[in-house]
Amino acid sequence: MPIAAKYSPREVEEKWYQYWLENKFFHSKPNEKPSYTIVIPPPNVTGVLHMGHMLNNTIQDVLIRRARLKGFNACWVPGTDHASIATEAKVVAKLKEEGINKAEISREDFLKHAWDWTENYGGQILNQLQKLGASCDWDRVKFTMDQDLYESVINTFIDLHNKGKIYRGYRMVNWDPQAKTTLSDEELVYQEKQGKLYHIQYQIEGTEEHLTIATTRPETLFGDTAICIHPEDERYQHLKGKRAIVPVVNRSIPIIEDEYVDVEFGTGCLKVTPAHDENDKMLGDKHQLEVIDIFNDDASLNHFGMHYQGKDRFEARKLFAQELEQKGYLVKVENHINKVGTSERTGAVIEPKLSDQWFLNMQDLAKPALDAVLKTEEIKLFPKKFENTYRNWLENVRDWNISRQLWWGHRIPAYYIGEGKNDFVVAKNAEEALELAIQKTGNPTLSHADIHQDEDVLDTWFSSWLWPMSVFDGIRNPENEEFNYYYPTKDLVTGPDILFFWVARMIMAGYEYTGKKPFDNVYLTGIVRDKQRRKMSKSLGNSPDALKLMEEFGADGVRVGLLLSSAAGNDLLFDEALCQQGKAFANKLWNAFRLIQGWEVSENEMQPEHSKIALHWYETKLQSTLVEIEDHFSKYRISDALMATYKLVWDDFCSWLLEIVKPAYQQPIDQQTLKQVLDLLESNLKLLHPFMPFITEEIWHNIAERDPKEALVVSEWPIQKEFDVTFLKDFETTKEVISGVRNIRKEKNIAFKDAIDLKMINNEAFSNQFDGVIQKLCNLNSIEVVQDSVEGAFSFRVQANEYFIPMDGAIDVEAEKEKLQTELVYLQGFLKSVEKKLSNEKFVNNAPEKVVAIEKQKQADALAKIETIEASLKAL
RNA sequence: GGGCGCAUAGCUCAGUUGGUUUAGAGCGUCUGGUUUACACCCAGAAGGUCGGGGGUUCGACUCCCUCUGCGCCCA
Repeated sequence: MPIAAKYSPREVEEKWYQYWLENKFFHSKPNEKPSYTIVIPPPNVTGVLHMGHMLNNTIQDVLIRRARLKGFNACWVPGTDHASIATEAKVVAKLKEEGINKAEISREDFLKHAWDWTENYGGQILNQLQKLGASCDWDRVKFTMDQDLYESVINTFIDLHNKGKIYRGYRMVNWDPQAKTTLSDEELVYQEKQGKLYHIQYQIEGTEEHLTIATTRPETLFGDTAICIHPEDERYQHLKGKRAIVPVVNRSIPIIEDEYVDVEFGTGCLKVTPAHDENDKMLGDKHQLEVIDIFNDDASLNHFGMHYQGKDRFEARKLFAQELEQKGYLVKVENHINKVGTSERTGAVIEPKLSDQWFLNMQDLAKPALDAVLKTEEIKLFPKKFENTYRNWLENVRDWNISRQLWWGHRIPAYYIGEGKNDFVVAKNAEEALELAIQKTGNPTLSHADIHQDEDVLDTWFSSWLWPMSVFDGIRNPENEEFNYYYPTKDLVTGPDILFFWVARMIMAGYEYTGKKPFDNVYLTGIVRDKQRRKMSKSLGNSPDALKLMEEFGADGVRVGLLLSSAAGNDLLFDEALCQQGKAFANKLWNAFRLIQGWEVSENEMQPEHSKIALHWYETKLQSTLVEIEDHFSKYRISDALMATYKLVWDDFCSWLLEIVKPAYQQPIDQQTLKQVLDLLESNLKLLHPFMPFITEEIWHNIAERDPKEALVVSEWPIQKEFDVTFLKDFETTKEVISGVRNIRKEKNIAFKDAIDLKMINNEAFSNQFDGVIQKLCNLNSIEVVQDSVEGAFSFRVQANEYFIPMDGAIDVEAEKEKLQTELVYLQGFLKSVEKKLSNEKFVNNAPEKVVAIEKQKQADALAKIETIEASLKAL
C-alpha cells in the first residue's frame, strides 16, 4: 500500500490518542513494579491552554512516557485548582453582565453560579492537553474543591489550629479595594508610578511656630496620630515633647522620637498614620499610638474623612490638596516616583489595611523544608541556581495570611460564639462546632442560631500545598494503599515564579504530614517569551493560539519546537520557526520510513559487506547515544536529550546508514539488511516516542500488524549494551575521507554519476574495513593503496594520510599550492603552541603525566601531517 | 536599599572537578545540487581576540578582583 509523501498529523493524532485511551494505557494501579509519579501543577479553572502550559506539560509527558517505556508504573495525575480570586472575579463579572449584583444574592446562590461556571469551563484546559498528547491518567482527574480534597483542606486547618500554628491576628494586610479582599505579598505587583511629594505645615501646639512634613498621601492625614522626628536631628531638637495640630482636622497629636526616621528623606519630619502604613503601624505599636482607620472597604473615606466622607481615596487626595493649599498649609509639591503595590488580578492599587485575618506560623514548618533542599539534598532543584532564591525566602519567611474575603473556596471552619477575640471554636462542621461551643462556654442551651461560621475562605495555595498528598487521599487516609504506593512522587515540573507560593509550601506540608518529601526532583522550566523577550500575555496579544499551532505543525512538531530551545531554567524565546523545524523532522522520519517500506526484498540476495558493517556501526552509534541521552535526562537537560536523538535519527540513521544500505535504483534489498534496518528503526521510534508520541506510534503500527499490548506506548526502552568506542572513531575518520572526496567533486565539478578512482598513501595504517562504504558513497571504481604521490591528481589529507583522485586535464598547481600552504600555516601555528608548552619545564614538571602525554601525541600528529604536506608541496 | 544570577558565532544556547578545545551544536546566512524517501530535501562553506581591564597558575571560556551592560528575587 503506497503511503503519502508528506506526513499529515491531524487524523493520525486523533486516531492514536483515542486508541491509547481505549486501551487504558495511561491508567495506573498499584502493582509490583516501581512507581513513577508526577502530579500536574493544576492549571486553574479559568484558564485556557497557553504556551507556558504547553511547555510545562510537554516536559511532564516526556518524562512520564519515558518512565513508562523504562518499565516503571507511570502515573501522571491531572487536575485543576479553583483559583478563588481569579474565578470569583470572572463569575462576578459574568453575573454583572447578566444584570446580577453579587452583593444582592446569597452566598449559596453565588456558589451555584460558580459551580456552573466551573463545570462549563473548568475542564476545557484538560481537553486541550489531550490534543498535546498528554498521557495523564484521566481516571484520576482531581479538583481542589472536590469533596475529598475539600475535607483534606479543612482537616489540615483544624489540625494546624489545634497544634497552635494557626492563629487569628489583627494585622496589616494588602487590601484590594476593588476585589474587596486581602492579597498575599506574592500576589502584589510593584509598579513605579509618578506621584507627588506634598510638603504640609502643621502648627506646633501652643505656639505660632510650624513644622513641615512631606507625604505622598495627604488624604491619610485624617488618620494621623503622631509626628515623628529623629532623636538626633539637630534641626528639630526644639520640638521634643511638644504636640502638633493636624491641619483642618484640628486634632492634637504627640511629637515622638524614633531612629526609624530617615533624616535625608523629605523634611525629616514624618507624619504617622498607623492604620494605613506598615511602618507607621510599627511605630504606633512601639509608641502606643491611637489607630484611626479612615477608609471603607472600597477605599473611600469614612466619617473620619469629614467632608470627604464617601469620596474615593484618589479623588479625596486631589481635593484635599487643593483645600490645604487654599488654607495655606501646603508649602510645596514636588514630583516623586514611588513604587506602588498593585493587585496582580485586578490591577487596583493596594491599600494597607488593618484587619482580622487568619495566619499560619511558618517558623517551624520552614526548617525541614530548608534542610531537605540545602542540607540533606533529599530534594533536588533543577537547575541548581534556584537554591539560593529558595534559601533566601525560607530564611526570611513570614507568617502566611491564609484568609481571603471571598466566597469561592474552602470556607474557614471557625465558628464564632460571641464578640470577644477568642469567642470561637474550630470544627469540621456546624454540629461539632456546637458541641465544642457548649463545652467552651459551659452553656448547654446554645443552639445553631447562636454560632455563625467565618465568612471568609482560605487562600487557594492552602489547598494546593497539599496536592501531592490529597490527590491520593493521603491527608484523610494516610495509610491507604495508593498513597503508600505513589507517594513520594518523582518529579515536579513547574515555573520558578511559584517556587515559594507552591513548591516550598508543598515541601513544608509534605514533611509536616508524612515526615517525607513530596517529590524527589523539582524541574523549574523557563518562562515562554516572544522573540523580543517579552512575556507572553493576553494584553500584548503576543501569545500564539496553542490549538492553531498544533493544527499547523502537528502536536509532535509543536512539542519538538518547544523543547528544542528550552534549556532547563532558561527562558524560552518562542519562534514559530522552531515548530516548523519540528514538523520538518516529523516529515523526515516519515520519509525514512517510506523509503524502507518501498524496498523490494530479494530472498536470494546476499548481504553486501558495506551494509553489514554500516549496520554494525549504527548499532554501536545508537548505544553510545543511549548513554548520552541517559546522562542528559539524569540532569533534566531535556533539550539536549532531544537534540542528541534528533541528530542520531536525522544524521546518523537517515544521512549515513540509509544512504549506505540503500539498494541501487529499482534493485531489491537483501532480507538480512531489511530486517536489521527495521529493528533499528524500531529502536529509533522508542527513543523518539517521549518527544513525538503520535508519529512514532503511527509508524510503529505501519511496520507491522500489532496487538494493543504490543503498542509502542507500552513497549520497552532499548537495552543498554557494551560498545566499541574505537570502532566509532574509525567510522568518524571514514566520514572525513568521504567528505574529502565529496569536496573534490564539488570543487572540481565532477558529477556524482561519473565514477572515479581513489588512491591513498596509508601513513596512518587505517583499516580497510570501511572501504566498501567509501566506495558506495563516493561512487568509486576502486580504492588503491600507493607508496608515492600520484601525479596529475587532486589530493586531500585526513590526518597523516594522503588521498589522490587522478584526473585527466590540467591541475591548477598554484591553487593546489595555496591550499596546501594554508593548511601548513595552520598546522605550524598549532605545533608551535604545543611545543611552547612542552619546552616549558614548569609545565612538564607540574602537569599530570596524562596531560603531558596528550601534548606529546598532539606534537607527533602535527609533525606527521606537516611532513605529508611538505612532501606534497615538493611533488608539485 | 538588600540578595542572587547572566554576558561564548547573525540568533538561541552547550562547554560538567582549570589541561585530548588556536572553542562546539541547532537555526539562520552563503555556494552548489531534482542521484525517483524527503526542496519540510541533499552536499559543502563562511562565521567567534569566549563583555572590558587586572590578578592567581606551568596552563584560564573555566578560579579571584574590578568595571560595564542586562535579568531575576526580596524589601
